[in-house]
Amino acid sequence: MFPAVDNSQSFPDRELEVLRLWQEHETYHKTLAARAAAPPFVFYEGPPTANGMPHPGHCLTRAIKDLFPRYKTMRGYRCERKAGWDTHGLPVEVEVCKELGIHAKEEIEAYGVEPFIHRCQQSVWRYMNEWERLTERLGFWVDLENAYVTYHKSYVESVWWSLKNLFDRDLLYKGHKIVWWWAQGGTALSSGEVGQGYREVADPSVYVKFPIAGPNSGLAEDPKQQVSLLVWTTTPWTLPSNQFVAINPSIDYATLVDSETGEYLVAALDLVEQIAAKTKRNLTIHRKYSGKYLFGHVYEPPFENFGSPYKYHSRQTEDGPSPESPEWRVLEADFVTTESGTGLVHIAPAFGEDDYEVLQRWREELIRVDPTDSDQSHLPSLINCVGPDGKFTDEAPEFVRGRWVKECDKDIIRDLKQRGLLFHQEQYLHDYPFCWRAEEDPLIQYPRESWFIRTTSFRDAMLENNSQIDWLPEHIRDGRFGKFLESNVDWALSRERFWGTPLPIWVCEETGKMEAIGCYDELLGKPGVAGTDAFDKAKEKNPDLAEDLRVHKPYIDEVTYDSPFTKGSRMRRVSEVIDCWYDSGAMPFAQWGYQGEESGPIAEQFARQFPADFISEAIDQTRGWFYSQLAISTMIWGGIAQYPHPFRNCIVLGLMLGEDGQKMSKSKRNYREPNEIFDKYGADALRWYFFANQPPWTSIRYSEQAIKDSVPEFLLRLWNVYSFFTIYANIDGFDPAAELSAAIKSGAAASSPAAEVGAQLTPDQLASAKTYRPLDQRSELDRWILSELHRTAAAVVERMDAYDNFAACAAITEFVDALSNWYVRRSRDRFWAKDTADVGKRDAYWTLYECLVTTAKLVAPFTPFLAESLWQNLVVAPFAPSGGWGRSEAQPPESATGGSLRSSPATPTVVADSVHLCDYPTGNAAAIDEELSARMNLVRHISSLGRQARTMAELKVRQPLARVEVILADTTHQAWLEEHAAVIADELNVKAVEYSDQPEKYVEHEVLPNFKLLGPKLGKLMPKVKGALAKQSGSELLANIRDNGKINLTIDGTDVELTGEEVEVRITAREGWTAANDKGVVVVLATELTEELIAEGLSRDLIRAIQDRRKEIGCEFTDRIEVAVVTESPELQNALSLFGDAIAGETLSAKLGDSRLPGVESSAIEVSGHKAELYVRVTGTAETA
RNA sequence: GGGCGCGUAGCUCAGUUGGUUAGAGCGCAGCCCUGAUAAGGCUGAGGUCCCAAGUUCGAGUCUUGGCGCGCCCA
Repeated sequence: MFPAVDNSQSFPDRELEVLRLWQEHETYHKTLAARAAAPPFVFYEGPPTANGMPHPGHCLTRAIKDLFPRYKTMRGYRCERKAGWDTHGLPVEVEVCKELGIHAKEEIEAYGVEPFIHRCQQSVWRYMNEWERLTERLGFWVDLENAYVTYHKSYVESVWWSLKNLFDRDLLYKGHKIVWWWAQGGTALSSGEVGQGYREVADPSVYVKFPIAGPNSGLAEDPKQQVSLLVWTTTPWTLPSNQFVAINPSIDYATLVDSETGEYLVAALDLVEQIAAKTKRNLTIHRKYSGKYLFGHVYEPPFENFGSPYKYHSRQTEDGPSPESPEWRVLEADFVTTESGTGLVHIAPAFGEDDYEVLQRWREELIRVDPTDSDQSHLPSLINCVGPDGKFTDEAPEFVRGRWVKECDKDIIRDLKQRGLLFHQEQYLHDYPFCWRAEEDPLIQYPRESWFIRTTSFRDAMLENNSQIDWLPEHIRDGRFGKFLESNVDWALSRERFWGTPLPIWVCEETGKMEAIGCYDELLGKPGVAGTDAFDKAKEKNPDLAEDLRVHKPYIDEVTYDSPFTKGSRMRRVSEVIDCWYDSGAMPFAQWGYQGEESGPIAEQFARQFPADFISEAIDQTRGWFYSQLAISTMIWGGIAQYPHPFRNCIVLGLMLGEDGQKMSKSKRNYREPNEIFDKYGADALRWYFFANQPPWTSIRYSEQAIKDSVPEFLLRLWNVYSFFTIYANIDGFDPAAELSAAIKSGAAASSPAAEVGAQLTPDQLASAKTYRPLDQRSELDRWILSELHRTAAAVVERMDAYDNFAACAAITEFVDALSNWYVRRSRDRFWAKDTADVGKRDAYWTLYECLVTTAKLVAPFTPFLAESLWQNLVVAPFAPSGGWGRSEAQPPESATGGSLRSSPATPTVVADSVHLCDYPTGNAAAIDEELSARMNLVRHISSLGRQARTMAELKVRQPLARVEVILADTTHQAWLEEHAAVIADELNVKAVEYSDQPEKYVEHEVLPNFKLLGPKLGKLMPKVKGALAKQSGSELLANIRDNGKINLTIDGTDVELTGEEVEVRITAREGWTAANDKGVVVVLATELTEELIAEGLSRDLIRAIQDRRKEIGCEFTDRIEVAVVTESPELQNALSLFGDAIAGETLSAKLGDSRLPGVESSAIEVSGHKAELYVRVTGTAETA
């Protein structure tokens, strides 16, 4: 017996029961144990930050992360799933600052780094419970107990090990980074903070003349003519730090003559008119040349006459900078455009990232040209005469020293004007960032010392590695991610913050020489180590202090040791922490605490789980986790491990938007809390919505309606089939367990691996049942649905192996639709047959049982809860040794009938405890019959057309008709269809289905060329061939093909011969017939009605009315009744007398009379306009054999 | 400003190497069926496949240029 189905129970309720069951039985661990010896499928969890509430977008990520590991586990892989948490970084600090009501770095220092760090460590877990609950409720199976945590000591040390590796290979260096700098507050701002503070302001914009130093090299006819570069800038205060002028080599430039002053100026050709108009000057073009020609020219810097504090000024000659000077040259830069300005851009590398890159590239170029020049002092270094406080230093021109830069713009302009260097000045409106905490303070771009990883030297290696990764969608590889790698710049690793992995570099106080430390023990082993007690003391005071903080600020900063470089000097740690993206990118090895061991358990663990087969995150991780992982892995294992690593397949999810198409935001309330969704619709509904509604990489708009819809569209539909099965299987006593248990037990002993999880009711195992008949003995309908089942399984496996969950879901949906709307419907008669031993009936049960059991496995990775409910009820409960039901005495009766999930601890059963322990069905090719599939589709199509014709004729299906005629354009399957007329006849409620031998009577034929075949052959003749075919009679053309196998045409004097294959025949119903046509099929209805047909129709109406009444009075399915129909309608009386037996049979009526039943309440009915009084009463219950 | 992606029915989205009648679900309207019944089915209306040009015998699909939206970066 199967547990009765309680359809009043909601899906979310059932899910909670399943969760309990999984917990009690430790099902997740069992699935891992069952695959202990299996080949690995490696999954990496990209660590989320539990520093905020999870929202539906996180559900999507976590659902996809669950789907494939579940699937691969069922496919026979061992998929360990170590959870992880990202715990470091600015977001955590910001949360804590909010709590403390402070902002600036000094305020944190004033508060105390130590208590601040403690708060950070505690704050990380603020929403931990929510995250864990969400993870569990969604059915995301992941090992939360053994999660890796980025602040843990072992994790930090693993990161240190990798950094030491990079440092020792000279891949970690100190350089400058241009940051948005809040000078008044003395801190850099993150891009997010900068983005918040943009305002439109008017700044001065100046056109300045930079005279070419020395001869003009052909920029003017007279080589002695003074020529000036016309340079544009909107930040005059950066001019004292001018280092270069940038031009674009692919733009054309010109030397202009100012007819008023006779000055020779250089500007971009396209901008000449604009400049002339703006400055109201008459500029004539003297010479034109490409930008390439300007490259390398040396000019006089705008402030050279203030004397130079810079060392390379020693190279200056009396005529200006020497031609060898690397400074004050015209260099190339792609970012120079002709959209505004002059096409020549003032470059002050200290105050702009683009500018800084110009300097970097120029240095590289100089090294490339003369690699033997090892004395790098000849290379230009950064010119900067502004201090971190935003004031000019003593290196600046005297009249601005000590003043806030933004206030000096006017004086600088005045000075230029006085010296005749100012060409033009105006106001310029643009967006400029201000500090979000101090609105009056403009930010400036400013160089800070920073640690970099030399990722650029791995650019080609990273690209090679990337090219081997299977990205979904594909365009990520060469698109967003590939492009990002191509424009790679060195990774700015350090952060001047507090809560992060400390940069493990110790510096000699005297010499400045450095070394990297790989782990804490290494520190302890250093000579003269001191300061390790700082943590111990803190721990004494606060015994709860986590040991992990030992490797964090401020404790680690206290640890010093004797310098190996100079006697008497100490090694002291640099103050920085590192970018938390490095933490997460180190996860492939740091999750195990791996530190380069070559053997031992950790090394083995790491080796087994590297690289990952599968990862998935949203597209915003392109520059985040996807990059940090790839970069670190490429740098550390580059050529050693085979590409790709550290991940092979990556699904890049689209972003999830709120209901209004905007980014999800709490304040807009454009989404629901995940818990609300779980309570209302359930996790399966949400999961199915994610998996089945769109490919995962399209950005999806959160739609509550769509989530809600996945219940009736999929979950409920499948559930109803199961419910149908259970109702009748129990009525008829269909008991697979009774037949199978013994056979399975003996079979299980034979094959040991299967014995561990128990039987899975594979088709082979089902076949051992006595009443299970082989496929070839079953009806076509049974063979058809089983063929569909196996076809679906094969398709799902094929798609899922390609990480295409969307297509896999489409296949499953189609199957469930076929099962519910065709198989069950067409099989009802068999399920209702009186004789319970009937082979057709048995076949139907076995077929449907197999379909349901297999479908439970198929949907298990997608909707794990529903799948489990089905498995428990269809397999575990009936096979339970207690004699079925799986009830334990202690259990309350409600859960025995309703819940029906066994929650008694496992007494060993012969079957698998959980559907998730099963092997995934892959489809049996022998069971697949493509031809049958095509034919059944045709039958369904014909039925659909028949119903359409009925609708048009307003003849409802209950009214039997004498006949339909079917005309097929393609007669391949006609013979088969003729043999199976009964199905169509029944479906359409007609007495006969005929295949017309006179199609011309009903339809017109149209012959069209087969474009795909003929296109390449005929080319330009195609439209004419189409025209020629259209002109001729379709039936004649068809006759030609029938008789000669071909059609001959003459087009423009060319003979064209078309074979039957090369044309396509379409048919349309002629007017005047009640017919429906589509895709090569026409169904014509015989609409004339006889008296007998009408009476039969009425009898069907009566059956319907009686069934309704049965339900109204609460009959059990098996109750026998007594019925009386009292009517004055002769038509109804006639129907009763002609079809009384049929009516009684269908309605389980023991008696069918025509006079009122005393003491029974009657109901007035009206069928097809005929009135009657209906009496129904229960007389007994049929035995259920 | 640059890079990447997207634009197909009222909504959410499919659409294979280019092939001539562009699909699904929901919603709407009308109907049917019902011993799975708080389900199910059928039919209909609804399309400038963002716009324009090009390639081609043929373009939703390929190319170029616009427009709009999103993301990332400046």
